[in-house]
Amino acid sequence: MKPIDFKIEHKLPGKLGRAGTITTPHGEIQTPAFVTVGTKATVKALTPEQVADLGAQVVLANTYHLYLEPGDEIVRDAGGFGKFMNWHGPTMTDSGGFQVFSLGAAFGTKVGKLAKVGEVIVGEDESADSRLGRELICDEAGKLAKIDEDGVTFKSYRDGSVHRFTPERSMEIQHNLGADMIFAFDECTSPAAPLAYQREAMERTHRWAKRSLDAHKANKEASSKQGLLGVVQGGRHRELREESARVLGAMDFDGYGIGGSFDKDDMNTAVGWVNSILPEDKPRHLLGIGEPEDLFGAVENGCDLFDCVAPTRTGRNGTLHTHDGKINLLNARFVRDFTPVDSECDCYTCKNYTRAYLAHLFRSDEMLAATLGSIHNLRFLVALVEKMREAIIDDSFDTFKTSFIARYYKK
RNA sequence: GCGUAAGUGGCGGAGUGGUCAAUCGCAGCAGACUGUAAAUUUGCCGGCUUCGGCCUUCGAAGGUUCGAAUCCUUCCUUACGCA
Repeated sequence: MKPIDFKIEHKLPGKLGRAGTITTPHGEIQTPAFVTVGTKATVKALTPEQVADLGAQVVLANTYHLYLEPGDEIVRDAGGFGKFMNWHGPTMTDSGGFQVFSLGAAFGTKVGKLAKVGEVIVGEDESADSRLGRELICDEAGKLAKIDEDGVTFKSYRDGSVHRFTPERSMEIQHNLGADMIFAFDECTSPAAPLAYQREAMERTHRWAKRSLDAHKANKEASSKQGLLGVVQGGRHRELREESARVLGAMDFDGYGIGGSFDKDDMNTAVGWVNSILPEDKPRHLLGIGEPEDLFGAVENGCDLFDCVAPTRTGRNGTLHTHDGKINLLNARFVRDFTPVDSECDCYTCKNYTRAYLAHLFRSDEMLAATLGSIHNLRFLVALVEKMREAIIDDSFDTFKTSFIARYYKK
């Protein structure tokens, strides 16, 4: 019996998109679905009840963060991170692969995982080989991660202590964390890295994927109740993306993650390349994407799950989604605006509070601002993806997409 | 009335002869945020600007000096102390 079952219920005619159901040991996920990020076994500013009430079906936590605090063995002894945090639905953990990027190549820079077309590409002038063995402490940029063939050495962002992740270690930790779906340990590359480095990193990620899979299967108990998703890489390059999908698609994963960096304007295309190759009968999770237009493109191109820190992060910082685009509640124009954030939104925040009240909470740094902002943004995206699912089922996806995009992004 | 201390940009508060349109914090204005080093962070924040600068400022008025927010004089105001 596989830990994860996926059934497709309806397909988007002539496209890769589909609506389906993932069955996990902790319940079903109607897909496509937006996954809520709860990095440290908490969706920041929200109780699990609030998360459930806004319609979220899954919570994704992070291996690296929970390993550092409180420690994965404590989480294991607590009964897994879902039980630990009092979330009873399906759960996922990321592998720590993103931290290879955020604490490594992207450390101290403004480089994100998405690059705009035409953006100047700054070279990674060194291959990983030449970096092998270099003292971590000597990194001139003060980065907190160092990659070698076997794994990654991290410095804790909390206290600077040194820690080491390998694919096997990531599996061991994720087994302790106990999520229903876990990810293979991968390297998320910078969009600024050149082709040669993207290839090198991708091939290493494939080797790590195999090692992750072997380590997972070797633990019979864990692999009977936790599904493992392999992570496709390849950066912005078609030949790499397709190769990665072929190589990983041939391995016996329970599902797939699509990770790494993209051209902002070509992401949907790139996702299409990958999903045309990946096995159709397994769920696909697009890692770290949460802009409305990106979600439409990804759903249309065959992705089933998405997670993103943006709704909770920007929600805490005052930027909220509306059907007419994002608004920043810290702007002076909302100080006396006694209307809801979005009159068409059915979330707790919109049903009970005004923009002026939220503006007041944000300006005065009240904790409730983060809570109400997060509830709204999460509900907005969860509901948006729910509507995409409904639109796939009743064959109105294109109409829905066109009207939503036209209104949201009109200037 | 006498004595002492102090008066700096919206507020608090540095500066105590040139490198000062004046550190810094707050408030204000705008921006960013896409597998969370994030309840974070960036820029602006006297006026004008062709962004090179230019102009007007540090309670008020005089003065010393090549040069003053910084020194001197008087005045005004505030706080504390003594009457």
